[in-house]
Amino acid sequence: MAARQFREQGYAAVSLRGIAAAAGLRAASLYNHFASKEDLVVAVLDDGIAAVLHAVDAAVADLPADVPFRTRLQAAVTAHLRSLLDRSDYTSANVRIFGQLPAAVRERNKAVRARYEGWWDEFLEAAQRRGDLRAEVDPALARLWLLGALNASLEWFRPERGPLEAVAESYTDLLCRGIEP
Amino acid sequence: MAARQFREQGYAAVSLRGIAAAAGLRAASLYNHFASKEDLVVAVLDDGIAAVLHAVDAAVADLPADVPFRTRLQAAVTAHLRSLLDRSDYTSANVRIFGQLPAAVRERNKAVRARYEGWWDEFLEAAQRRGDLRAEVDPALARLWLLGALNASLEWFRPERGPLEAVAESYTDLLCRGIEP
DNA sequence: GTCTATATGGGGATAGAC
DNA sequence: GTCTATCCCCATATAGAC
Repeated sequence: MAARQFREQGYAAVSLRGIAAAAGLRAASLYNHFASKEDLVVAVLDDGIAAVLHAVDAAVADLPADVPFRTRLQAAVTAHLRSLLDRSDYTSANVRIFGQLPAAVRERNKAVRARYEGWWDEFLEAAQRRGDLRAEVDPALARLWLLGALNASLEWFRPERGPLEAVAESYTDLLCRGIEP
Repeated sequence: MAARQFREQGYAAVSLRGIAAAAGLRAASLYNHFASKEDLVVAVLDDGIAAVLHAVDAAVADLPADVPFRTRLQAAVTAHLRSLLDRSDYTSANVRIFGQLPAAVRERNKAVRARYEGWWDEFLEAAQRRGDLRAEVDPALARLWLLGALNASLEWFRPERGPLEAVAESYTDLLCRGIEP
């Protein structure tokens, strides 16, 4: 519930009183669970990355070993979007508020984020070794390109306009083939 | 100066005292220029979009009429990144804080944002009519894909690591050709 | 158009009863 | 482990002198 408030209002605008109220508590009671507002938000941030990492890794691991790269990529993209747009308030809160946090807080989420970025780097580097990724493409830059575009969907996606799976498919196509004929 | 504070700290965390101090004023004096904090931030948001729209439009308009699509696209991408990463605190503030603003404030920036999105939609639709964009690609989705990826660079780009023009070139290549061989 | 002073409200955090 | 009560600070905004 705290995650949802952070996502919708931003870090500074959320009060411990409001978080406590949503949990049926008083603000002072939160201090039995977290030493400070910073500790609380770090827990939310870390959970958000853990959720998306687990979802993406599981989605790809569940595929047969011999499926084409494109299928594996689309599974990963779909899982990322599902975590961000549908499943996890923690993941969406992370994407929304990270850029606005005090440097000390961002620093504490860095190691967990790096693990997720590392998952994508390994995925793309392995693809490049197998020849599924063009040799001229820098995998780390492709990862920034890809995750940037995916995370931005948080700002415009509306489930009423169509299922996220359709976005995942179109985005995978754009990512693989580009816009040119 | 207010724009820089909004970008770095977020909307709620910025105080009128801080903005006034950076301008060599007292907080009360700001009310001779803006009726409220909301009015002030709306002015910053609108200026940010105006800056990037002007920069991108000028960059493309300055090219000879017969240059290839790819050249025009790279000029637009470069101009967008320059406004976001180098030139305009207003543009970067807009990208950073928009998602966290009260709905009433976002609403007031909507018309100006729509003009910029409209510029890209027309650019991409014209390209599709000329056959420079694949027929199966939805121009509006391509615009979301593209601007999402570009704006995300605000979170990772560091000028010490290399010029933004290099990012613009690589990103244009990824956008046009994708990652697959 | 700037200032000082202040009204009014809310924030994070702590003390100590139960 | 929750509560009430409170400390202390800072926020937006206004009043009125200069």
